[in-house]
Amino acid sequence: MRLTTKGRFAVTAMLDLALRQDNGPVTLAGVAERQRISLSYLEQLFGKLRRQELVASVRGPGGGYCLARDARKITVAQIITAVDEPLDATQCGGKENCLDEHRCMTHDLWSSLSRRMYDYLDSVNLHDLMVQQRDKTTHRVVVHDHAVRPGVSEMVRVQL
Amino acid sequence: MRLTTKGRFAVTAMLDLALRQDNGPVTLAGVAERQRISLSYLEQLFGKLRRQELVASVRGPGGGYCLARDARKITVAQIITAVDEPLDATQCGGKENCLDEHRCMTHDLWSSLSRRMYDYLDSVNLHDLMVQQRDKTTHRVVVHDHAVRPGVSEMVRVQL
DNA sequence: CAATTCCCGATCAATTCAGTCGACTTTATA
DNA sequence: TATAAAGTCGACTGAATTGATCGGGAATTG
Repeated sequence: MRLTTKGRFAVTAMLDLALRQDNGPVTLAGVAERQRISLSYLEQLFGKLRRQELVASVRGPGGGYCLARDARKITVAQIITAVDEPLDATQCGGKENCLDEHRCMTHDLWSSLSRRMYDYLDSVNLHDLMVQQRDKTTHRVVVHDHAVRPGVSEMVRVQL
Repeated sequence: MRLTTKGRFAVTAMLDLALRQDNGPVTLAGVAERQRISLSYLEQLFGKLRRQELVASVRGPGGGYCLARDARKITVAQIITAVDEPLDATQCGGKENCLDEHRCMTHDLWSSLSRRMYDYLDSVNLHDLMVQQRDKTTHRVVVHDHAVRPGVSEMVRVQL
């Protein structure tokens, strides 16, 4: 699983969808406009989300996408893994990172980190995000979420 | 901060160095051979590690690199942030991800995830890895570290 | 002086990301 | 039935990043 803008887009789009599906299917065109995401790109992402059975599609006029199941049953980890192809190539265990036939010296470190990340992402579901979002827009409260280091925005990419 | 093979290479190389620096400076050529990492690539990484004052260099014959301070005072997070340039471009808060002037709907989610990752990586220092590695090579014990999902190796990339 | 080692910049192929485009299928409804 | 709305699919693109390579230095030891 990867987490990039791709994964963020997917989660954001799914949340938009979750917040609006009471009025029937939600069109990608709408999501694209509200969330400022390219429509064509969204189509690609939702193709994957549909194949992973996280959303269901309705064709034709009045159509769009709905969640395939209850928002409580869709975790962020599922969304992210759905939109990203697994990458076996860069796996720790190949000749490049791991030494000989043994796991490389830092294998356990990455495994442990990956597990923590996955567990966290899997502990948050769409319903949680919906509640959080509704509270925010209702009360206009800025949630203080102790940033890692103020002003520093960086990327993390990790081997699972 | 990013974490890719780049970061893993850096941590692996630093660990190799930490385990061998008792005999004086460790050459990059040695690290490259033992860890199967391209020498030129290592040079690039150690240039950054030196500029971040995580290692110190000694030129000339018999030269090489040493840790710039005690292994207990060097965390994995420091190593990883050292070798990766900060990326302000893809920051959540720009026009692309965040809506209008408000933080995007999933901002808190990514912040929280990033914080957890950083905290974990910052809680592990080089000395921890040295002890772990020595135990492993001594007892030849395979540490069971509950992989996320068996056989699945994937990438995670995350906004900090 | 010669060998060793770090230092630095330029360049490169492969991959991925994010987006675009064009053509197609399904379906509601006028 | 004709039209338009909407999803479906595949190919393609430019930019960025990764990991690597190469050549030429500079410092230091003996």
